[in-house]
Amino acid sequence: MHEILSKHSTEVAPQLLGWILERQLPGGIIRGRITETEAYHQDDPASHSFRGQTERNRSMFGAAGHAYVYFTYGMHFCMNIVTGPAGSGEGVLIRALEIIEGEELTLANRGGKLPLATGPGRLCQALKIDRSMDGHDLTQVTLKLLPGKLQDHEIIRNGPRIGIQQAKEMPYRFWLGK
DNA sequence: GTCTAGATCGCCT
DNA sequence: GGCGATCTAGACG
Repeated sequence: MHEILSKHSTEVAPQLLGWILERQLPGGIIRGRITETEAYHQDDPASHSFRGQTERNRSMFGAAGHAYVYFTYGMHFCMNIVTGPAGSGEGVLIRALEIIEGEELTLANRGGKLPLATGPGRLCQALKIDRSMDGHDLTQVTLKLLPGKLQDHEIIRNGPRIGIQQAKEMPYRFWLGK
């Protein structure tokens, strides 16, 4: 486990920008660079963990460095990286990846549609991530999180989160800008 | 380019 | 029974 992940989600979310998600599938490997994240925590009305632990959000309360994958809108999956001390109910939603390896496979997973992996639902379709990956340990080869760096010209921007109805004003979304 | 509605279902009130 | 940490196609101009 990467030490940084045991810190609070609002601190981890910006630091995950530039890190790599590596997905191993029967058809090959996909690697993507994280370019957009959002932080959620238990005292946050917009967070699934706000009302405490349930069967659905159980992995958010597990150890940091694991995945929390949920199903929403009847058709989409979204992936978080669990952060903070175990039991804290925190996570960082991965909203966008820049695919740096395995573009063809990614495009096939997406049914030939662009964009490849911007937006949390598209990202999960692109990497074939569904509820079977909920609770997955992100040091395991099938889906692995690797440290990365920002390019010289890149800076971290932040602003309000997307698509939520509660705590709209909190600036917990982070993305790479120039 | 912007806007709107429809898809589709598990979870929570 | 209502609605969501979404995406897409189609309408408009």
